[in-house]
Amino acid sequence: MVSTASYEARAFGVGSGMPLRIAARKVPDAVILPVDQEAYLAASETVMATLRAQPGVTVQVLGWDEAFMGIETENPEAIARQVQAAVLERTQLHCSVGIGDTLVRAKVATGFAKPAGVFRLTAGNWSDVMGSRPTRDLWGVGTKVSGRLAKLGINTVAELAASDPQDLVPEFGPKMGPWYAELGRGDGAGVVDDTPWVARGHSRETTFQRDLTDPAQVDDAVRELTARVLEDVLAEGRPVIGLTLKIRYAPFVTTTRARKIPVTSDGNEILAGALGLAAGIEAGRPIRLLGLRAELAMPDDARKGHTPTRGGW
DNA sequence: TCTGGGGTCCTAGGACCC
DNA sequence: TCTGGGGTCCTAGGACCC
Repeated sequence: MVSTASYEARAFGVGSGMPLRIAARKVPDAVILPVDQEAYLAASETVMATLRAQPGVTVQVLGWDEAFMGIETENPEAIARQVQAAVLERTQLHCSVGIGDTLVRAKVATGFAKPAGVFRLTAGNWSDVMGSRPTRDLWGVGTKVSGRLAKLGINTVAELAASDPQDLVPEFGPKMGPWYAELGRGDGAGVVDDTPWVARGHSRETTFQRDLTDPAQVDDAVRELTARVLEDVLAEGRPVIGLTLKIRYAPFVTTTRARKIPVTSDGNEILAGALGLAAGIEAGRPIRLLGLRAELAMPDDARKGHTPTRGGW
């Protein structure tokens, strides 16, 4: 699949998540490169180091190519241009900068800054810029939630912003309901948190080119996944407290099944646990995907559940 | 066209306890 | 024998993000 595409390719309708075959049909002379994680990670580290080197900033990394920078200034655009120049000089990479008075506004602003630009979104222009847009354009609202909001008569960001947070509780629960209303207003945390990231777990998964039917194949696959997960876990050096085997049966749309068991960090016990979970697989049903996740013990002081930013780093 | 891989957090419901 | 009410913990599944 296409992980990402250049702006030139996007002009032809190519984008993330598209099967390669389709992309190649749309742009027959496109240059298609394999994923090179090591190169991206190295570039990412240089970029993040460049951000951290800026005077007076707090940096919160969101992914390989994205970070919040916290700073108080009278002229954020000047800082933005300065950062872009510094990143370009050190890495030959262009970046876009969204400026905001909350994390959500800054994040959403980045979309308007692309490519390689700067855009400011604050309480002052939020409703002008975002109000008439579909809720799907918000960071944290996907197709499912925008559909459920539509059922409640909420289609635009302005309508979401005007909604009573309590009215959303029956549909989305005590936490997510009020949070969506806040999201509609662009409100929320305004402070960048540079607390070092603590991983909650590590996982590996494989989609098989040919569905697995033979128990011996499943056994092999589980052993291989376990070894790969263990690599990350050992590098982490923290205790494993749970193990989940994800099973996706062949017609792709059928449900994913997961089973969790408590386990200790001993490699043999983890393998035994994974194999035990695999023993629960329905006999004879072709398997399309297997995934194994090890949940790690959290240090007592680790924060949990206070940020709307899922998929942290 | 129909699907990659690695993550996080929330919710509902059941089990169990007092 | 059946029932109140409150709390915690755990699991399975859902949704979203990069």
